Amino acid sequence: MITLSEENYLKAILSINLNTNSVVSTNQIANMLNTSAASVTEMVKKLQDKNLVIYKKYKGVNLSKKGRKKAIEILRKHRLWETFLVKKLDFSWSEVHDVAEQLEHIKSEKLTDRLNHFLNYPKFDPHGDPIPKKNGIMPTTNRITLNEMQLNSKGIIMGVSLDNKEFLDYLTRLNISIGTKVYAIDRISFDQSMKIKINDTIE
Amino acid sequence: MITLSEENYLKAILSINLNTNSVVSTNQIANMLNTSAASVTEMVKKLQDKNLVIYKKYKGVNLSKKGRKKAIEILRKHRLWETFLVKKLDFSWSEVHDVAEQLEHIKSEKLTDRLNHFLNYPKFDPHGDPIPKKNGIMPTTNRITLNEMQLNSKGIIMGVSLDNKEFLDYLTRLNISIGTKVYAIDRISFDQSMKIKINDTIE
DNA sequence: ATACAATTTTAGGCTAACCTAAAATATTTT
DNA sequence: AAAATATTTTAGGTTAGCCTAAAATTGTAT
Repeated sequence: MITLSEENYLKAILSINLNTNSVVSTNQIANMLNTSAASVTEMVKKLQDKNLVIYKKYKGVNLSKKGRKKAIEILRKHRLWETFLVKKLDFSWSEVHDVAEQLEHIKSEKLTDRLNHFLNYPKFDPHGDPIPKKNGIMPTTNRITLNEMQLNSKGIIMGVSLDNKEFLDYLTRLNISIGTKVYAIDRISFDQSMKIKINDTIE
Repeated sequence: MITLSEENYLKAILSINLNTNSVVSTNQIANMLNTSAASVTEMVKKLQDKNLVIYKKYKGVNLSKKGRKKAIEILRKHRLWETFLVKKLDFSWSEVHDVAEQLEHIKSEKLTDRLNHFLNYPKFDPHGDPIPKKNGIMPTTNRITLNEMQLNSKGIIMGVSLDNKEFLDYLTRLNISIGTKVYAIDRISFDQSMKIKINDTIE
């Protein structure tokens, strides 16, 4: 049996690993979970004993095949539930995170499968993030970040990488959401931020 | 903040209290939760400190107003989720209990309200049990138990009081479900069980 | 009313998951 | 490459929720 706490560690490790593409440090995990590095060391040993991670003292952590499968399963559930909340219960995209954080831990394969069917096998969640398939494979797109856009080129918002209520509310106020068309006007050299036009203001 | 364990205690106390209409003993709680009487004593003290129960040593436990509100809230969520699982995700009535037992602990008033709306404000769950309203009041019907039926009278199954997979599967095999018409033929004196006719076999 | 049985509480212990402070190791700077 | 700094681990402690065994209380039967 895998505990709620263990699931949260696996999720954190996966998330950091996807962002950095490298071995995960105890400090990074501690930061993400708002806990102490000492607690992380302790837990990581326990996960090692359960063959969920590979861990070398002072060197960092990686998910094992089994651990990665488990972590992706949780991510899948999180994103399916977010989709449910937005599509079926009319939550806004900025409200769903905390609730999905709870729902992702419900243990029932049948529930996940039925939910997936009920939602019509969605490929992306309300933030534009890919929903892993049952076999663990993620749908892909050739997305680039706003920063990577060429000046004077057009694009469409496919997702937002920061799942933070304040930021999402800010985007909503700016009328920016999934599907919004953007036109790259300028790159501000001082902080690399972008000046853009959106939607109808694009001719 | 109220923990998962505390929620389960409150639920158990409410459930026993509804069945017996009297003060609840530590042993009864221990039986229902498959734990020891000693653990119950300990927890009940903690609940007392949080003003969720009223407890007299050696005399038993009662829910406080606050505790009862909390317990009914959990029951409400449990029954709403069971309804969701059966009505929207096509679970059978015998499968939903364990999953609903997890879902009932999700903390989000908005979620509960939206779910209730999504399900069209159901009054009864798939087992025929009343779903408490937001204010804690239960819809009522003038239901009687099969045992209370007069011989040679007709009735309709409105609910099943035992939420146990084996028993529900057994009923399903007998073609008995919510809405089934029954006709009381005989009362077996030795164990007070009833002989009945169902549905189309009733002229 | 006393003795026996059943229930409930107390006492003392365990584990999971956290913590802080100190020690060990790794990394960076000079 | 030695010193200074940063990171990670170890050591020792806490709390929630569980346990068993023994003691206290209540209930029952003669």
